[in-house]
Amino acid sequence: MATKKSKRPRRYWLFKSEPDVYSIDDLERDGSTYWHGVRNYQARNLLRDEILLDDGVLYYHSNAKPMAVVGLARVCKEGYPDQTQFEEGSKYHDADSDPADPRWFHVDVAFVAKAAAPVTRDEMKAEPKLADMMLLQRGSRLSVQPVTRAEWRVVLKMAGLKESW
DNA sequence: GCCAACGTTGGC
DNA sequence: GCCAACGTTGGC
Repeated sequence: MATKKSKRPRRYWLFKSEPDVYSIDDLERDGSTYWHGVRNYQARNLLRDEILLDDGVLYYHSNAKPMAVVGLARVCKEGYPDQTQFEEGSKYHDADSDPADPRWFHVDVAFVAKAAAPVTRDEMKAEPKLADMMLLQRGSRLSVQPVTRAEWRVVLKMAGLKESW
């Protein structure tokens, strides 16, 4: 990727992951990872264009018990092509994607912290300040989604965490 | 396990 | 370009 947009205030995001596939513990063990396998255009656009270095990431366990924000990560590399789209036999392979004009992008994220206590979906639903959070809207399926600064602060507080980078 | 919501595909 | 059929997501 060439240079991105000019500097702008840090933005905040929520990344969903099924813990059976890749949990916060996996990220802690690995230190960082490339967030591959996203095959949704809206999420792709965010990963390619909007999610920039040092942005904050709420790490959410979906399809899990409990469903919860379980930690924090930060973006440590900006959007670049997801190589798994070109890997024959990969479940993420996309035969229609042109290597000269890749269809799917991802960022790298680095582990920051685990929540002292996971912030469960139920707790978030019970918090009026989070009423507008995209995660909690009916039918919201986007796996990479924006979080407002206010929501970010509320969730961090609920998690017993301070912003630490 | 069910199914509503949503995205994608493909026939017309 | 419409929209029915289908596949996936992900909460419940």
